[in-house]
Amino acid sequence: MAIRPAEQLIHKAAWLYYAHGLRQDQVASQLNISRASVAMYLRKARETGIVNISTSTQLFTDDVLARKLEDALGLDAVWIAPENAHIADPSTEIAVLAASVFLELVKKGDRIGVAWGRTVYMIADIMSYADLQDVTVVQLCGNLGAPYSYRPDQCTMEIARRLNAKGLNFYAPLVLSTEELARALRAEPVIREQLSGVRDCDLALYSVGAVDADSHLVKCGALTPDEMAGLRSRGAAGVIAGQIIDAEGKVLDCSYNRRVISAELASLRAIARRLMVVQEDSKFEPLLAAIAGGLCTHLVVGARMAQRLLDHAAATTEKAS
Amino acid sequence: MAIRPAEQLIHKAAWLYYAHGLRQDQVASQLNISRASVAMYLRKARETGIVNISTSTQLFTDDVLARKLEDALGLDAVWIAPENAHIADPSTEIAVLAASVFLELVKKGDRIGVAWGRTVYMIADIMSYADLQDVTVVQLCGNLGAPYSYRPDQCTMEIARRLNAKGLNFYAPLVLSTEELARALRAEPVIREQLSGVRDCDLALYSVGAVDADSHLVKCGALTPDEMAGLRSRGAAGVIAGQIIDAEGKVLDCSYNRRVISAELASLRAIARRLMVVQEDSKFEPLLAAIAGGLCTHLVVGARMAQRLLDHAAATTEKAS
DNA sequence: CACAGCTCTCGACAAAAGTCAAATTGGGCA
DNA sequence: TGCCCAATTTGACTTTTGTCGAGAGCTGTG
Repeated sequence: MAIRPAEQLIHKAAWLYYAHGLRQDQVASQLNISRASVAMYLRKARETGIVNISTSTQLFTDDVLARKLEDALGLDAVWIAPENAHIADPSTEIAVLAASVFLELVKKGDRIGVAWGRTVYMIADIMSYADLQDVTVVQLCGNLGAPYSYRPDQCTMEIARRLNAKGLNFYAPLVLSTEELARALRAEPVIREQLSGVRDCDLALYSVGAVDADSHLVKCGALTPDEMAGLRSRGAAGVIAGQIIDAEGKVLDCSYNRRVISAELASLRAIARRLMVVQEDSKFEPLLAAIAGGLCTHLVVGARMAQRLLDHAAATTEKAS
Repeated sequence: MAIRPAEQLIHKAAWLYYAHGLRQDQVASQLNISRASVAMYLRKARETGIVNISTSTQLFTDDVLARKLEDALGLDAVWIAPENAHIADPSTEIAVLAASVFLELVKKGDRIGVAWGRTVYMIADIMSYADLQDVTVVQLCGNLGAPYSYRPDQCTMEIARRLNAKGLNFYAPLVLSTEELARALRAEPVIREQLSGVRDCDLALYSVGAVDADSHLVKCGALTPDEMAGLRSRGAAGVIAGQIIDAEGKVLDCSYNRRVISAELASLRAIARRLMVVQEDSKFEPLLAAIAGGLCTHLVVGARMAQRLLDHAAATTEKAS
């Protein structure tokens, strides 16, 4: 009776406690175990997603600002994390919100495309566990060999783990040293398949990167600070899934981009729900570029960023009229 | 600060507690209210569906028996409620399970068709609250004037209330005294619209009724016990949404059926997900009829009933071969 | 066959959550 | 204006839940 008490008992305990509303001691006597064990099973049940506790993110969309932004930018939904003085860490708040929103957007059977970066990894890390069936998490771009813990494959795998889903990793470097090699690699069946599979995703999760010396692309050695500065002066406005985009959200015509192995922007746009999360206030221009490029339908940002976006949209409209 | 503390505060408290994982006293000090208030808000949040606690019903489909039944009967999914000696009330267990399954099947934006009966009402009564947006609950058949608390409109409204959804009621009697009147009423735009709207449902919830003197149709005076017995001898095998079906699951050709205002079986079959819940062991034949008629894709039953269904299916197959 | 090594289990204590009657507040109404 | 009603809030109390270290049971190994 003592071997592998696991699954079955956890399920039963969770069922009696959460669905029937029994108390822990009642569950304990039903199952002939101690109450302490019941408490432990329940914790496991929550940790593995057998029970699911989710809170509505309604509050954050109800915001008048959020509504205005949806209209102004033509987005499907916007969530705005408050940034009051007494909120410890706004960027955590944004990540927590993003995790909830993400879980709200995922459905059974979905195929989810995930990019990488500090933001995405932070969301993955905060996200509660769920027991989605038949969900596949696919990596949107090649890997970086960096020692960071938020490498593309890490992000994908961690999210897959949290959702109890299948993770589809991408076994290619993000950037190659020559364009020829990149072209050849892209043509490889394994890679080609993965890249074309991106179109079939139902949901995408990513952030946008800044074009500066702090960028991960620089930190990981994919680009030197000088190269980055050069690209910037040639119109680079942001980074999406490892690719550099201009202010209009189009792929910048440059050698770097031609050496990158990543999902094409057109494929990304083919995904019905594209959730973009931006934590840093400094990513205003990159975000504008991403929005201009139609790379997001659902947006999670902080209050300050939201206000800036709205002001910008208003100014643009005014100028146009 | 005290006007309409409601919604806003409930949301915030729920958010801090469930999403951020703060303790109640921490939430209290954040919001400058007493911990007791926080506890109260959290209860309200759970009651209104602002937070959602759901337990996976995996356990009940994992059952080998359930798998076999799915295959044998060609259903999409089967859930089997255990009926061990130490389970207080098997029919409550079935209803609790059905409520969870139902909530698992509902999606945002769905249109849900609901029939009536003791089982359906019991499910509605047990079901926890949720905050689905844009959900519409439609009544599948006309009303009975009976003093029962599980009248068709009650079932519909209660479920709508629990889901925070819109309830679409049916303002017509279930049975009329003459066929002409029923025909005329069915032709009325309001009614016709409601009936044709059934096809657009994404999910249906119903049980099946028995053809005997205990049937609600008899208890409500729609049919006399003698009439019922007569129908039975003419092949009546069950009752679906107020209509009498034969062993093959087709509408029985009889005056009663022609006097009924209800969704056509073809419309019901047009609904993608049809959840049927049967509590009573006595409803074996009616259930067989409903399954034969293709009226259910998802099934929730007790263990004994499941076994009988499987035995029956095995016997039938054997005879055929 | 004894012994680590492992996980699971339990009892007891500490912490957190639920509850209730009393007090307070705001708003409508004479 | 002042009073009353209903709803909300609170402090104090009880109940329920979480946690920790000790112990028990099983497994594989020397």
